[in-house]
Amino acid sequence: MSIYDTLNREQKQAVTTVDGPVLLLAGAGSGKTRALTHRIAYLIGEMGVQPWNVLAITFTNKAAGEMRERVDELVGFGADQIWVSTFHAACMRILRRYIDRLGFDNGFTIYDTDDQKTVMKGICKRLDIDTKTYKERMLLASISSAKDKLIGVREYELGAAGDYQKAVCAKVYREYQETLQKNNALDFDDIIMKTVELFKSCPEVLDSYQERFRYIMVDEYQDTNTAQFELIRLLADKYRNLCVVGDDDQSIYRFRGANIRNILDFEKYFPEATVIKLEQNYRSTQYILDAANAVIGNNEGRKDKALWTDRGAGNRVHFRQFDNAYEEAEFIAGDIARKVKKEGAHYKDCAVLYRTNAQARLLEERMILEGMPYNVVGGTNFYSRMEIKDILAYLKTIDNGRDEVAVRRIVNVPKRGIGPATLDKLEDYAQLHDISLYEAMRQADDIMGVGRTAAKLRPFVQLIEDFRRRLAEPEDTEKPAIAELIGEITKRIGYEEYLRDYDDNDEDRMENVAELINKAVSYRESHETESLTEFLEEVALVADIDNVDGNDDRVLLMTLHSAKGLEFPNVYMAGMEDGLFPGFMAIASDDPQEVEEERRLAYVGITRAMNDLTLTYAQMRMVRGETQYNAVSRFVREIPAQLMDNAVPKKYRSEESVLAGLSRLTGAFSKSEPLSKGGTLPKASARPRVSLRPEKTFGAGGVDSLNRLAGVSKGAPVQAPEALDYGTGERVSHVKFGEGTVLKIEREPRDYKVTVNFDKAGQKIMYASFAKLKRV
DNA sequence: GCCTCACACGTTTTT
DNA sequence: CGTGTGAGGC
Repeated sequence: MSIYDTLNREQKQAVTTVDGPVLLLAGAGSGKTRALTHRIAYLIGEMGVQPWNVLAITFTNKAAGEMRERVDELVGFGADQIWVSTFHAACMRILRRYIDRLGFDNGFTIYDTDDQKTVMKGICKRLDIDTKTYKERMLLASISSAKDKLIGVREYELGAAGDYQKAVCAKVYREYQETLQKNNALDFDDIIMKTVELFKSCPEVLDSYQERFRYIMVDEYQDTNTAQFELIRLLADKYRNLCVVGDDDQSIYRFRGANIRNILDFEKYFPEATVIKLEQNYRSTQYILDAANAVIGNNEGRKDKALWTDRGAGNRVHFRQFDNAYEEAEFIAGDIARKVKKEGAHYKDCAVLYRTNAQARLLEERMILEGMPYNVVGGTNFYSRMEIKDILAYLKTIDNGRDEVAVRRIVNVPKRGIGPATLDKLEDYAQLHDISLYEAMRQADDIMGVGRTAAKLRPFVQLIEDFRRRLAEPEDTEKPAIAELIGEITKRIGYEEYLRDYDDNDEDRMENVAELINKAVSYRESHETESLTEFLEEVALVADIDNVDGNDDRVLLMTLHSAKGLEFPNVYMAGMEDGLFPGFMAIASDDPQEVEEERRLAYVGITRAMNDLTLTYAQMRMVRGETQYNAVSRFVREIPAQLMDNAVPKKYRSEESVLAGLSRLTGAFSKSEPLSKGGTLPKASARPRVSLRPEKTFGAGGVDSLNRLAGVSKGAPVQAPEALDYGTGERVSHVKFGEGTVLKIEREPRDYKVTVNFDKAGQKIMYASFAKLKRV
C-alpha cells in the first residue's frame, strides 16, 4: 500500500506526469492540493529529484503554510529544501540577493497601499496636479495595472503620446518610480516586476534559478497576472517542467490584473502540454454542486467541465428573505446557534460570506449581542492600524534611513514641534546635497544655524542613532531583540501617553502594540538569526487570511474573496441582492466580463459549502447612510427552484421588475415607514433597532453633553455653558485624566478654556464643553 | 505649530 | 454613516 493508492485515476495521472508542461484543471473541491503535494512527494521519492530543485508557488502565506505542512508529512527528509512560497515571498528572496544590479540597495523596504498613497500625495503636490480630476487612487491604479502588464515607465510614455490624460499619468509614473528608488523602496507590484526585470537583464542570474528550479508548480494559476506569468515562463523556459493548477471558474482577481487568458491559453504557450481535468468533487453534496453548476453555466467562454460527487443528494439550498439587514443578521446568528445547540455543530463549522467588508459590521454586532464566538477576517489589516504603522515606521527608520515615508510619519509622533515648514527646509537641503531626508536631519545644526528648530530635531535623531548603535552591537551582548526594541521605543517616546491624548481607543491600541511585540517574539522563535529587515518584510507581506486559526471554535466572517480555498460544513452567503452582489458597478458596466467575474465569485462561495448552504436576502439595506431597496440577486435566480427549499418570489422573476428593483428608491418611500409585510414577521416593528448598535458613551458630563447632543442634532453651533460649577483653584475630575486642580479659566467667544493640573496626567488645556469636568 | 470645525467623499474585492 | 482632509482661529 503506497501513499498514492488513495488517489483517483486523474489525480494519479497528475502526480505521475512529471516531464514537460502540465495543465491541471481542477474544479472546486476536487483535491488539487492533494494532487500537488503528492506530486512533489512522487518527484522526490520516486523520480529521484533533489528537493532543492522543486519550487511550489501559492498566493497566500496560509496556502503556502498548509502545503508546506502536508509536503513535510509526505516527503520527510529534505522537505525543508523545497521552496514552498508565495509569489511575493519567492521574489523577495531573489531580490534581496540581486536587486543591487538594478540600482537598489539590497536592504530595501516594501511600501504598502498606505505608503503608496502618501508618496502619491507628495507627487501630486510637487507636480501641481489637481487631485480633483486626477485622484491619487486612480493614478495608483493605472500605475499598478501597468506594472501588472510589465509596462515600464519608458514604454508607458511611448504609449501615452498624443493622449493628454495618459501623458499626465506617465509623468506621475516616472516621478513615482524615481521617488521609490530614492527611498530605496518597492511596492507590491514592483516585487514581481523587478524580479522579471532582473531575469531579463541578467541572464546568468536567470540561468542559476532555472538550474535550481527544475520542477515548478503553481497553485491558483487562474489568478496570475501577466507579470507573474512571465516570471514563471522565464523560470520554466529551460527545463519546461511546469505544472500549473487552476480553475478558470474561480478566477476572481481580474480587478487586480489577473489575466484569465493565462489559463485559457496555456496550451498555446505550451503546445506540448498535457491537460488533465479533475472533476470529481469530494467536498459538497449534490444539491449544492448542482446549484453551483447552474450558476456558473451562465458564463461564456469557460473551459468545459462538469463537477460530480458521490456524496449523495444532501440538503436543498436554503433561501431566506428579510425586510432588512438587521433581521438578516439576526437570522444567521440564530440559525448558527440552533445548529450548534440542536445539531451538535461547532461554531468553527460555520462561515458567513459576504461581498463587501462593510457588511461584517451588522453581523458582528448581532453576534456580540448573542454572545457568539466569532472572528472577522479582513477589514482593516492589523498592520495598517495607525499605532502599528507608527511603531513600524520607527523600526523602518532605524533599519533604512532612506525611507522618507517612514521618517516623515514619525518625526512628529509624538509631537516634537516639527511641522511642514521645517520639513520643507530639510527637504530642500537634502535635495541640494543629494542626501536623504534623515541625513539632513542629522546635519540640521549646519542648515539652520542655531535656530530653535534644529534643537527640536536633536532628540529625535539621537533616539534613532542610539537604537542603531545598539542594534549594531555583536549578538548576545548588548544587541536588543526586536521585541525589546519595540518595548523601548514605546517607552522612550512616551507612546502610551501620546495615545491617551490621541483618542478614546488608547487601550485597544496599546493592546495592538503588545500584540506586535508578541509577533516579534514568535518571529525570533521561528528564525535562527534575527534580522530587523527580514522581520519588517514578513510583516509587510501578510494577508488577513494568513492569521486565521482553524482550530479556534469561532464562526468565521469574511468576504467571498478571502474564502477562496477554504471549506466549511455550513456556509451562509449574506446580502444576495442585485446591486450588492453582483455589485452596482458590475451591473452598470457595459463590459459583461464584470458580471461574469461576480458570477465566478458566487461560484466560489457556493462551492465552499460541504453540507449546508444558506442564501439570505434583505429587501432594505443601508449603504453609506442611504437606504437601498434591491431585487433578489440574479445569482439566486439562476439556481433552479427545485434545488432550493424556498422559492424566490414571483415579483423578482421577471426581468422587468428586476430592473425596477435595481433603481435606488431613496426618498421615494418614507424612510421611517417600516416596509413590513403584514403579519409575517410581527416582531420586526417591535424590536428596538437602535439597540443593535453599541451605544456611544458621553461620559458623566450631564448637562454639558446633553447640550452638545441637542446642539449637534439640530446642526446649531455648540453653546457655551452659562456658567461653570467650578472655579480657579478648585478640584475637578475628568473621565480620562482623573482628578486635578483648576489653574486657569479663560472666557472665549464660544466656550471656556480651562487649564487643569491633573495629579497623574499633568497639565492640560481643554474646553469646558468637551472636557466634561466635574467639581469634586 | 496646533487645534477646531466644516465638508467632501466613498466601497468592491487584496498580495 | 464614518472617516479624512483642509481652512481658519488662536
